[in-house]
Amino acid sequence: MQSFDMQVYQLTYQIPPGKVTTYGAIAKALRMPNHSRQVGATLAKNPYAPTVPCHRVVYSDGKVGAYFSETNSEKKAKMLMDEGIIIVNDKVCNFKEKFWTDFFT
DNA sequence: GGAACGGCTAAGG
DNA sequence: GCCTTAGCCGTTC
Repeated sequence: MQSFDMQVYQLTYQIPPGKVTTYGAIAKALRMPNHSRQVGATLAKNPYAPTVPCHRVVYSDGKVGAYFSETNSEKKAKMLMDEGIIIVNDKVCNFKEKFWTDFFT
């Protein structure tokens, strides 16, 4: 199935450890830069939760998505750090360095 | 079938 | 640099 949500999960699943990307980047990868919000909404339903590293997807500014806003944001941020991603104040410091857009469909 | 929600983004103050 | 406002469109209820 090549539904919109499926594409999102597919691309997000491609994100390697120590790398992060943005919703806009995923939407753009799908040739739908205006669906930036849909990527987030779709990932929110993410039935592949443990399979799809939705936590590696952040805001365009490098700020961590609401994924961490739930609880223990600091703890989850540490999880990303374990992958080599520096998170400070719910934001990716070396975001630009970790920004990964090598998607493929 | 219709309304509400959502892990956003860009622009303005 | 941070907060607010407006606009997008698919998924879910």
